[in-house]
Amino acid sequence: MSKNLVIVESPAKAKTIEKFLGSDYTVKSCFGHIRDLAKGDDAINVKGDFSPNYEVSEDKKAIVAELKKLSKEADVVWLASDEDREGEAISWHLSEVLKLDEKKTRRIVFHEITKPAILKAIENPRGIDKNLVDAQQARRVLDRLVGFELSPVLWKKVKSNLSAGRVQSVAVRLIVDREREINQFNYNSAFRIVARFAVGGKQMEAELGKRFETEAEAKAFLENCKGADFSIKTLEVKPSEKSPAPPFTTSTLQQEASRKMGYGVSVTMSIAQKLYENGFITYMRTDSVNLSEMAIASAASYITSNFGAQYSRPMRYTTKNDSAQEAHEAIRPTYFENVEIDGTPQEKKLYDLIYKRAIASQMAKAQIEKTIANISISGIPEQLVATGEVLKFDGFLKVYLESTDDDQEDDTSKMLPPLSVGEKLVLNQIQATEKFTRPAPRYTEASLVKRLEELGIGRPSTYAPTISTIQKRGYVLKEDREGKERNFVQLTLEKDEIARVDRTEKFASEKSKLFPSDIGIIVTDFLSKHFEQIMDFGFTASVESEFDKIARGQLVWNKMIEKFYGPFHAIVTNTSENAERQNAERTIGVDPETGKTVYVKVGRYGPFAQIGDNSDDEALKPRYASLRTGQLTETITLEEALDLFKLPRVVGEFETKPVKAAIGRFGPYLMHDSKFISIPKTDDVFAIDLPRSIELIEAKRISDANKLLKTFAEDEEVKILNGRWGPYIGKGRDNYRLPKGQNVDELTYEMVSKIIAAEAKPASKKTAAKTAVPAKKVAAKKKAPAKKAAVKKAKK
DNA sequence: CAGTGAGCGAGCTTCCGCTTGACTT
Repeated sequence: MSKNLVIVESPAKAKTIEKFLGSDYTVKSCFGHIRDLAKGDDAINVKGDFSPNYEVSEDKKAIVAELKKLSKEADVVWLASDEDREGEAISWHLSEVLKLDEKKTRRIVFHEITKPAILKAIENPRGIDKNLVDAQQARRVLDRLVGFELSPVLWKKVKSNLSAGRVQSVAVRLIVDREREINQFNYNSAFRIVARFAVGGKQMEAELGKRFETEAEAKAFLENCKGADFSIKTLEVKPSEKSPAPPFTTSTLQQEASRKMGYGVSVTMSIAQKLYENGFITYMRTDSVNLSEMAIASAASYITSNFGAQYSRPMRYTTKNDSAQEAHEAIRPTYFENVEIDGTPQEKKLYDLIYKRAIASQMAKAQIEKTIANISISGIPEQLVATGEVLKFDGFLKVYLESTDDDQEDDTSKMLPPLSVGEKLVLNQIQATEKFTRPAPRYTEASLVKRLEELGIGRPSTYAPTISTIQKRGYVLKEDREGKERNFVQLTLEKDEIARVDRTEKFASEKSKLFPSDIGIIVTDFLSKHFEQIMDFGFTASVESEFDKIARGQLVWNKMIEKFYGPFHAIVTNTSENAERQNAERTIGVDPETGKTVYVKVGRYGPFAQIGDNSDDEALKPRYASLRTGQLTETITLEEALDLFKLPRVVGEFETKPVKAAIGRFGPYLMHDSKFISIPKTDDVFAIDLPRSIELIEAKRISDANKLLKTFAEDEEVKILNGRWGPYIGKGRDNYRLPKGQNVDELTYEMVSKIIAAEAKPASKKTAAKTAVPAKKVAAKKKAPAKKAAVKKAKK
């Protein structure tokens, strides 16, 4: 038995470190926090000193037992959790739960998993920093108090099953605020002037420094240009440079993977997790841009030998973010020699991104030469400007270019043809094009993470889960939107003639953007009205500075909590007793057919429109229709609301059965013979006719027939179906997996029933044994495995 | 993949951060 037990947080880390330390060391992982506040409402003594009641989490009991045993046998126990607030607390909980003897316990920290760093850490042990632990306890207790006192107020005043918290409620608010900003945005337009000249057989573009607000002004300008002379007034050559971006943190990785590959933040994180577990990259949950000296040296030698010494620029980046705790390195490849890795296509792509970003961060700046030509117009004071760019030295651009969120107008400056001052230019045309202003863009998952990070809200380990939570609760939806069309005017001066054209363009189309739901808006408005402090974007920053004081020993943690909780709890009580229920009811107009009032409101089953007032008289009962996803009670128009009542619509009759068109949870569909057929986006559910409907019904029959691979005479319910992941067994509404490599033709009914019987039983037994805690959860999990998945999909 | 929405009441829900699995129609 080895004399030393080292405990780290992550098992992949444990494996690596074990290699660095000899056989005298056993390295084990505790898998993060081993205990947490008790589940219920009495985990914190709010009537007294706020002392917390901790419990070892159910899924950590086994690992705690193992660590207990190993620590008893060891001579020295090394607590090597991360060097940040949470890491310090993990060490403290370990020492408490494992009842470690102080004399044989050492606390060590390192910021990078390299041999020198580990050995140095072992030589410099310290004790547990109780002040830092207390700062974590304050953080933990505050979050529990906020979450578990606010949420019940929402259950009472808005709807059950809702949630609120220091992080998620502000995240939703950002989405709601942005949506309102966009809805209230005033689109202004102005005319942009672009001239095109012929210079030595090539075309050169130049733009006027100002825009004209009205068409009349733009036209007047073009009139003045008729017959004018254009000549180069000045030529300016300016050298400039571009620096590489620092290596990835969790947040910047999520942003780039979103922009370049379109991944959602949780997809990015799970791919990164795989890369980390396989030893290809360093830890992926980090807020640090720091690279180890070893990594910097190895990048330099790789760059020098592969690109040349002029491309190498060893660089130490420092984190600007105040809230960063920097327990880890930046995300980088473990070995710069691994230009490519084995793995799934997604893993390869993400690795490539991480690799290039890290190596580029250690490469020289790009040198660019900018040329600016000012062009004078005879008889007019304004000047046109043509700009060109020449890359003199590519530097880091050889491997990597960071992308940006705002895909503004393409000012793709290119090279200019050779020009000289005084040179007269031949005009091809001048165009005045109406351009519209744009509102701030809607958030993507990743740009929301970026904003949260800027506000110091949330941590690398929680960004992705937070984004999932606000979607799971239905506060926020990730959606695409069709763009709308609008007209714009274009005036062209060519051969001294001005032509005017009306053109159309698409705008405001969105892909995978975050939109608030009605319930998200209602909850945000309710919380903002009653809990201004929690909803303030600076709240986290202000409590963080208190936590820092606790960590420095300048403030006692439960005094801080007491000071917060007193006033906070008073507002909770007052709101719970006196506040009105929050709803979004709105009168939007009068139904022209009946003259009755049209309302929108949010009910038990979500937002709906209503024609007419409530009445006891059966004949006068109002009509109801649910709003479609994407429609908000706040913005829906009378016309859109009235459209909702046009469905379901009887399209006609086919094979003696009616064909109906309607909109369901998954979009527009046809219903025929109690079967659902999706209506593709190219068809209009309000206008689709019978021949087209029959076409869709018959296409669906063919695809259903292809889906069915095999049936059994013994049981009509049991079928072999062809799904997204290959063949599977369907029985009624349940689905079962086939063994890998199973030949479908050889399947017999006996084999299939065996699989069904085998899959159903152990699955439920296993989950039942594992989650012995809340009885209800077990019940929910007992369902057949496939059913769970079906529910999951439906909730999306 | 519904054309629901009155009102009552029991019993449930809920936080943020640190880690991976287990699982996937």
